[in-house]
Amino acid sequence: MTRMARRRILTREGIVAAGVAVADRSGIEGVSMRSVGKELGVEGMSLYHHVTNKDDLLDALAAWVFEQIELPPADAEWRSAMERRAQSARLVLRAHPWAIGMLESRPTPSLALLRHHDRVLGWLFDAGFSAASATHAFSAVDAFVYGFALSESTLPFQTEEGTEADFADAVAPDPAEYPNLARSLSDLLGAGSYSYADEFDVGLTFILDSVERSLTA
Amino acid sequence: MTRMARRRILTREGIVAAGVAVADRSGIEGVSMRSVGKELGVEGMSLYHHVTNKDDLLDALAAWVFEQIELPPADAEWRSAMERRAQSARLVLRAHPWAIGMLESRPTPSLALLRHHDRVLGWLFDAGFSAASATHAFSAVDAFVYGFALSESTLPFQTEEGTEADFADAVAPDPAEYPNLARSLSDLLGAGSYSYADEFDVGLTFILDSVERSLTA
DNA sequence: ACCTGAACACCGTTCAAGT
DNA sequence: ACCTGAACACCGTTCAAGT
Repeated sequence: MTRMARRRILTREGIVAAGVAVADRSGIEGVSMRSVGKELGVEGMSLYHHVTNKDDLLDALAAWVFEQIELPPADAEWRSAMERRAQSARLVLRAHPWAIGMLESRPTPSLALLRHHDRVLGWLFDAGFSAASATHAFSAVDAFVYGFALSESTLPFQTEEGTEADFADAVAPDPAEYPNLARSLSDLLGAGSYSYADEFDVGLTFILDSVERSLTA
Repeated sequence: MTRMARRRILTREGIVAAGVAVADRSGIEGVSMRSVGKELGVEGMSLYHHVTNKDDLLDALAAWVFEQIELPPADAEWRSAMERRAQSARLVLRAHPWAIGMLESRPTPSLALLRHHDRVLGWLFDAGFSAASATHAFSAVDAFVYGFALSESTLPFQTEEGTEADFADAVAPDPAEYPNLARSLSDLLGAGSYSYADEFDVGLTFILDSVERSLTA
C-alpha cells in the first residue's frame, strides 16, 4: 500500500530478524510464512527465494537464539565459565521462550553449536577432567538449564515480578487435601521473600558442587 | 463406510486415548480435531460435544501422560522415592516425547499434579527438610528430569540402541577445528561402552548427593 | 532474479441442519 | 442428545505468471 513497503532488500538475515520479532510477540505458533512476510511488507511466498521452507526458517531461528548465549573465553576458569554460560543461556531462553526445545533439536547442528560445545569441553579438559567426567558435567548442567527454562516458561506466575504471593492466593490448595503443599506455600510466602528465580542458582550450585567434588576426589 | 464405524460411544476417555495414539504415531503436530476424529471413525466436529476445544484436548493429553508416572507410597524413604519417580518420569517422557513441555504448562493444574506434588513434599518433610530446602530439591530434580528428557528427545541418535558409534562416524568433527569435541568423541567411543542414557543416573546422583549433604550439614 | 496470485490440501471453529 | 456438512478464516507449499 504505502510506498515504504517497496524494498529491494529481502535477505536471509532480515527474514530471521522478522521471524524472531514475530515469535517474541506471538509465540512460535504465530510464526507462519505469511506472518513473517507481512512483518517485512511482502507476501509469504516471497520468502521461499531465501529460505528453503518453513523448517529451514525454524532452524535459522534456533541458531540465532543459540548465538545470543554468552560464551566466556577459552582460557576461563571452568566453574565460573560454566556458571556464566548457564546464567546467560537462562536469560536468553527467558527472553525467547519459544526457542526452548528447538536449541539442540535440529538434525544438522549449526557451526555455532559445534564451536560452543568445543569451548565448553576445552575449559573442562584444561582443568583435568577426563572425557567421561567432562561429559557428565556438561550433560547435567545443560539438562538442568534447559529444564529450568522450560519450567520457568510454563509457570503460572511470572518470575522476577513478585507475583508469587498473588499466585498462592489464587491457587490456595485445600490444607485438608494437600497438607504439604499448603504448608510449603505458607512457609515460603509467609517468610516474605520467596522468588522462584532463586532456585536456578541453588540447583546449579548443587550440580557444580558435586562435579567439583568428583574432580578433586 | 463400514457398519463398524457406527458407535454410540464417544467418551472423553476414548477421545484422549485416540489422541495419545495419534500423538505417539505422528507427533503432537499430527494431533488435529479431524485426525483424532478419524482415529475413532467419526468426524472431527463430533469431538466438540465431549471436549471444549483443542486446547482442552491437549490439557487432557498432558494430564494422561502425567498420570503414567509412577509415584512411590507416601511413607517411602525420600531419596529412593525421588529416584524412582525421576526414573519413571524419564521413561514415560521417552515413550511420549510429544508431552515434554506440556506437563506443567497448563494454567489449571490437574488434580493428579497437585496430589503428586503434595506427596513429593511429604517425603521431604518427613525426612526433616524445611519448606525452602524441600523446594530446592524438588525444583532441581524436576528441572533436570525435564531437561534431560528434552535433550534425549532431540538427540540425533537414539539412546538404548548402541548407535552412538554410528553417530560419531556420521558427524566426525574436524579435529583441527574442534579439537576438544574430536578428543571427547574418540575417548568415549574408543572405550567402547559409552551410552548417553547413563548420563541420567550420573546427573541425578550429582543433584541428590548435594541435596543429601545439605540436609545433614 | 525476484516477487506475486491463484490454487491445492490442509487447519480450528461455528452453526444450521439432520437423526 | 449427539453427529454432520458446509462455511469461514486460516495454514504450507507449488507453480505459472508477471516485472
